[in-house]
Amino acid sequence: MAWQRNGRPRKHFRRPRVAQGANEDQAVNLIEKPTVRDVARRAGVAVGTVSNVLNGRSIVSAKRRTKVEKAMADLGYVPNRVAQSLRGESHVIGLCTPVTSSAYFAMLLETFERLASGQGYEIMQVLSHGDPALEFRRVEALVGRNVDGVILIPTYDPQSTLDLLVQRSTPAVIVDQVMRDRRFDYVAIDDRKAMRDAITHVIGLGHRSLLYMVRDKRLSIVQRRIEGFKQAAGAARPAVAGAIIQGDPDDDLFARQISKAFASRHPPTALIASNSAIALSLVGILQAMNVRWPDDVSLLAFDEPVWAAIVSPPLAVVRHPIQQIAIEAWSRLMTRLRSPDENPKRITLDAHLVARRSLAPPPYTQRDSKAAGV
Amino acid sequence: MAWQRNGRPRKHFRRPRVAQGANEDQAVNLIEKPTVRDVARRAGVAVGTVSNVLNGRSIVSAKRRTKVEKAMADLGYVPNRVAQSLRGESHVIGLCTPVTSSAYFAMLLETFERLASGQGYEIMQVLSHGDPALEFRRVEALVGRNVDGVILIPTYDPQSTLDLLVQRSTPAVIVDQVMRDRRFDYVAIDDRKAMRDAITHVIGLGHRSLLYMVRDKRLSIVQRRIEGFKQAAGAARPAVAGAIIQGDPDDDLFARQISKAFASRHPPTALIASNSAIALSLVGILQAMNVRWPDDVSLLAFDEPVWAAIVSPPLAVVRHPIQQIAIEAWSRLMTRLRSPDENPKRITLDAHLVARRSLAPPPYTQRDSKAAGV
DNA sequence: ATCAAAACTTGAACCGGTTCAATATCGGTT
DNA sequence: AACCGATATTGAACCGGTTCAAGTTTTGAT
Repeated sequence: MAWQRNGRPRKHFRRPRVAQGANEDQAVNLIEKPTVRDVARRAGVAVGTVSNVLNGRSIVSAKRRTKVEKAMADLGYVPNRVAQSLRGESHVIGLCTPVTSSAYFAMLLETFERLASGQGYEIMQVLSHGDPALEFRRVEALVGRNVDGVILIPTYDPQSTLDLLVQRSTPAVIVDQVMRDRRFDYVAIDDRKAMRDAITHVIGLGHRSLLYMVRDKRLSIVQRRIEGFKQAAGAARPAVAGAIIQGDPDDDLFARQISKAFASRHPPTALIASNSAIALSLVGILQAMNVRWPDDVSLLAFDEPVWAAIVSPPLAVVRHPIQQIAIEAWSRLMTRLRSPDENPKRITLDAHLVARRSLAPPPYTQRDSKAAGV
Repeated sequence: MAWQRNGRPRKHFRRPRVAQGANEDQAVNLIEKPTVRDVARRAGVAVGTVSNVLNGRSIVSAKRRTKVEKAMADLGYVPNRVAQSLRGESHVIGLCTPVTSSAYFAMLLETFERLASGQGYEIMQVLSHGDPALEFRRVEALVGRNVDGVILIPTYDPQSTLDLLVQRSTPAVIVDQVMRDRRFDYVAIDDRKAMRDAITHVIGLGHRSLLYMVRDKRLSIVQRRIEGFKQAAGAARPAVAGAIIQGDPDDDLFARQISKAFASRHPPTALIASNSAIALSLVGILQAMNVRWPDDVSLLAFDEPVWAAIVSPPLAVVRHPIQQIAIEAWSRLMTRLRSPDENPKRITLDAHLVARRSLAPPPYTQRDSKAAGV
């Protein structure tokens, strides 16, 4: 029973934890998953001392510290973070997003991972696919794994998820969507303003019939953009006609809705896509319909697609400061972990219009100007 | 001491685990993080019974099962998966990729997460940024968290990472890159064949001077593509000139290398980009240089960018079956978790050329054909 | 009614790192 | 040599879900 631990009486014995292919002489060097007790035995110290070395507590004498470090190196010891987090913090942050295939969320994750990696954290990402019930279950899985905190990009109805987070007192930062719920920190774009500014710009170019395309009207981010849309449209003289269509960009229905809009009495002269996926679908549909931009219609997309600058003509976008959003959200969460009772904050960042050639005065204006010789 | 647990003598007492805002009467219903022992006490059964209910073991009588389930519901009990994994499996799978901002890796993650979510697993993703040393540290973090298995998209030199995985006997599946190391399962495209077929097609169009653009020659995936490139070029008559340039697509140097290639004695008539990021950069550079495709030069990209079909003219690509790769990798890993001693397998999938307008006969051929009246 | 087999229940020990009260060691004084 | 405070070390209890040997109840056949 050479492999049994220090004197402790044990009831259930594990099989010898020796890596495959090791002969008995090497056994001590090839324990498959050495523990603090293995290290302690090898260094001839107590487990508490090993733990103190692990955590860099200066209370340990240099001599013992060296012995312990040598033992760790000899055994190839890697601390078991699962055991560590059973007591204290897990140093895992949960991230819940609708999807990752969108460059926007992928970039968020990448920034979070970089920040986490530098600070001894790991990211556990789950996907809600935009479904509140799935969001609840996935966030439940996160809190069940003792994550120290959660970064949530919510669905259109995150109420039960938020209640769960509060009930389990898991610190959370809400990104993108801003809810009424005062119990959380928020990091988001001022979407109302971003949309208002963008639409004001579009109207300023002479457009009087706009079409805004969204995937899901129920999202608070979309609602705030619609508010901004209406504010800008309502302030314009002469009146501006604004329509909103909702649909899945991967669906044929979307193309039919667009054709229908063009066939209407007041066809839109400017199309605004609410995200990259919609913009991609839209550009494909317009190409198939042989509609050119900006000649026939102006285009603008939120959530800058990577290809915006290389389609021809290039696509004007409202650019979100993704990295900054991620950094703010992370630092908010870290602050909250340190001081859980501080009042929640709402951090608002600005998105900026990047004008490109897809945005131009509408066709009739061009005709008018030509006719007037201007 | 109403909040103290069943008889067990305890040395250190925790503060009462009652959610904020609860008064004493509600306390029993608002334990912040109820444990099996809380559930057991409330249901009037032993902890072992609660555990059996949790794990759906049919050994528990219907009466007790009901009582326990009621107690769980009343208390809002969520099992602590950290504690569960201290004993047995963690039901966490580690995923190590170079980045996520690439649509390819984002799509992999998305597919893995969907599979994981349906089978009671969570994904913990870490990024290597293509650096072997960072890869080692991040995978070390994963095994330190007791992940049941690892899916690794390796850097150019994953040797120490692979050794770590073997030493800690953590099952792993290697995706994309295929190494000599026989200790692991592999899921990858047959890149040599994919490249050979693609280049054969390009040569068949009449191209005799090709330029292949890669980010990192040291990657095994790139080396196998280069082999395929050379095989196809070597088999052609008359001889085909093939050049390879390596560079960071976000770097100016890349544009200069391309100009230089065009200024050379045998300028390339077909450009092959090894991934989406390079393709994006390339298209931007060509637009800036006012080089048109396929008129001036043919284009082909590996790793289909989302925008391939909407640039004009559309970009020909070699399409990878991303979902299938992910599904195969996942099922391989699940199989290995069940039977760790089974012989490792190598699964090879096929990529397919999607010919689009960016791929056409080279300019001089067109002139030749015209001159010959063909 | 009797009893053995089958079905169910119990709870202490366990996983591995951390904590902290108790104990041991050391340097410096008198 | 005796004593004291400071510093270092120890190890049992702990986190919470799981396990299984031992104990209890039920079932069913006699």
